[in-house]
Amino acid sequence: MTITQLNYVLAIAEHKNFTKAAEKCFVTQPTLSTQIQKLEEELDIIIFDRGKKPIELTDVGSKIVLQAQNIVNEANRIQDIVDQQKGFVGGEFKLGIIPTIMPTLLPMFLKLFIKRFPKVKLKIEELTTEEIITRIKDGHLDAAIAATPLENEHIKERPLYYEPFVAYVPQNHRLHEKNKISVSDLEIGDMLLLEDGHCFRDGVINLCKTFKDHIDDNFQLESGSIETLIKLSNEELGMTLLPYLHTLDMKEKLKDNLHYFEEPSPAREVSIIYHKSELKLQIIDALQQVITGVIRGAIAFHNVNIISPLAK
Amino acid sequence: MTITQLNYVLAIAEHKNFTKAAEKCFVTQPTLSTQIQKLEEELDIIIFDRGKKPIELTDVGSKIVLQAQNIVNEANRIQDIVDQQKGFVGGEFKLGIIPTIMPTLLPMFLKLFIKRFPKVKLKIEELTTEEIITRIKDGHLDAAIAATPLENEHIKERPLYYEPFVAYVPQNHRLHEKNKISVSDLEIGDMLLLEDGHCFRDGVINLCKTFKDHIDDNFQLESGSIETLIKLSNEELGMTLLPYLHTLDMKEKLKDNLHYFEEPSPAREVSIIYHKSELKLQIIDALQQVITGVIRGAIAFHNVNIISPLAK
DNA sequence: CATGGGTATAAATTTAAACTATAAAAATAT
DNA sequence: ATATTTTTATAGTTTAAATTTATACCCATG
Repeated sequence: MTITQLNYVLAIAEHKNFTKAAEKCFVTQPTLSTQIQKLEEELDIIIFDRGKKPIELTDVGSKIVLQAQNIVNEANRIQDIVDQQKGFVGGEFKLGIIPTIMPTLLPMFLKLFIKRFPKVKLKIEELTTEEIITRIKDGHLDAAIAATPLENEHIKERPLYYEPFVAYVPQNHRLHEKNKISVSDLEIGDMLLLEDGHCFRDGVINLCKTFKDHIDDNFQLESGSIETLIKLSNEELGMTLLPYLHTLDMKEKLKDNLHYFEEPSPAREVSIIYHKSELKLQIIDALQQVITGVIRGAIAFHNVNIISPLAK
Repeated sequence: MTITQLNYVLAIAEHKNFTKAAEKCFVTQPTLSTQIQKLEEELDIIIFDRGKKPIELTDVGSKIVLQAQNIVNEANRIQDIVDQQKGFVGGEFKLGIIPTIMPTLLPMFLKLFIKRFPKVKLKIEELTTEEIITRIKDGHLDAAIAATPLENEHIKERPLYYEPFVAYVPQNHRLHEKNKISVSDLEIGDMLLLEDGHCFRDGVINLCKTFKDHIDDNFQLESGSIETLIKLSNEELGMTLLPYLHTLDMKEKLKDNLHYFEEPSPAREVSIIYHKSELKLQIIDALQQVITGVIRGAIAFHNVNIISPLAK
């Protein structure tokens, strides 16, 4: 049994196809066929059921795959140890970011990060929280930036900052004239909320429903984009809550509709999250360091009330 | 990097000597030399400082060794998974047993175990608790039977039985005429205790001192053997406590000196302990099953008060 | 029953691991 | 100091393993 063979097993388990897996491994398909056969023979078990299309894992096969992932993860940490020893922060790093954080946060830190850690090849992808969780678990993402806590046993979290929510209250809304508003002013009935599932924690108010529910299914919003939210709000479909960083570069005219909360302001916890195996921790450290650095200047709020994303 | 290379690293780290490590790995010494060189070159670090005699690990080397152990452990679990799948319980299994449990427990279960699981090649060694902990941690023992709880983060415990202590009170001792005695009758001053570090838990009585302290260093006892303890007790050096199983095959004459405790009787927890990585769990299951089976007939006590070994 | 989308096998090639023999270096003994 | 022993490194060879190319085979589907 070799680490290479285990990598082949993982690739085939993932793609359910020897040919595609072979490509991903940069070898030819017969190599996989023979190596898997050798491993199966050595262990005297069958890992893949080639009878089914697409290929399926046998019962033992599934257990082997899980364990193979552990072994490969542990093996990859050898390189981490070496990198750490050399003070080397580099290599490919796949980072996921949720849509409502991406456009505001990325421009703030990306340039500085590249300058400070030029050897890291960042591959950034916009993904939903759910996709992020899947991909961190299966090792396709090295880390991600998302609203937390997720309370997922496979995933570790390190808070980066607390981003207050700012109420966006359009003309003619019952709260428009009020200067500072408080959480108790909110009413579920006239709130437009982001699709990506935030809810107030600890049952202060349970706003876990998406705004879809409030408009009788006349239409559906897929994007969960803040821009759309503002526009819908302007159409007098209700008020909404905007993450603070999104309010910084709004048009002056729209800014008139912003109402800050009385402190403690509701806020979301934004964290860098990563697999509990802690691979590439140096790069995670580097990202955390750069992001907390740039954010310190941008978010001055202190007294906030954290809102947690919907766990699932 | 191959699993084989990592095994070589571990062997050299253990023996601090290429030649000896090569023997243990069943290869020649040049194989180790070249493979280690290859690995060091691949990682571009030095693992072993060959300058020192005996060979020493470099700083990174030590970290690599720790991680190599993890990888190798995880890799070994593949075979466990396969064995479990096949319902196969076999292979070499190294079991440690502490001296005060060995002579009474081993004869009770060994024959039955060999009959029930003939494919397991048991290698049993009598070791102190301290040696056991070291060897479970470094993987030289698969499991051990010892008094628990140990509260060691690397080691898991599964209680097998609770073995009551029986007071052995020689002629002329102040308690000799008393029929049933209670814990409160005990006095630290006239107690002979086993060397292997038992102490009453939760400060009911703190008997953590060995009997050495009570006889003014006129002599030292190395063996910690029960036989010796009884003989010393007969020499009127004090009473002592014997594990229940040891009292079963005593000479009738000596049995007259036994005094059972009022319930709840003090007792020691005897567990099968193993590394938290849970390698060879099927065999551990098998041992547990056989031992609890034979013990059920032998120990009828229920109401006991557990005494815990000295946590170093 | 031909075609496409796969996996398996055969044979040759390349690469890597292991061995034998021996050199080189360091420690120990004479 | 010099020989002897112990230990690691290197060279050259052999053996074994991984990979490749080419092709056979399988089976679902048009």
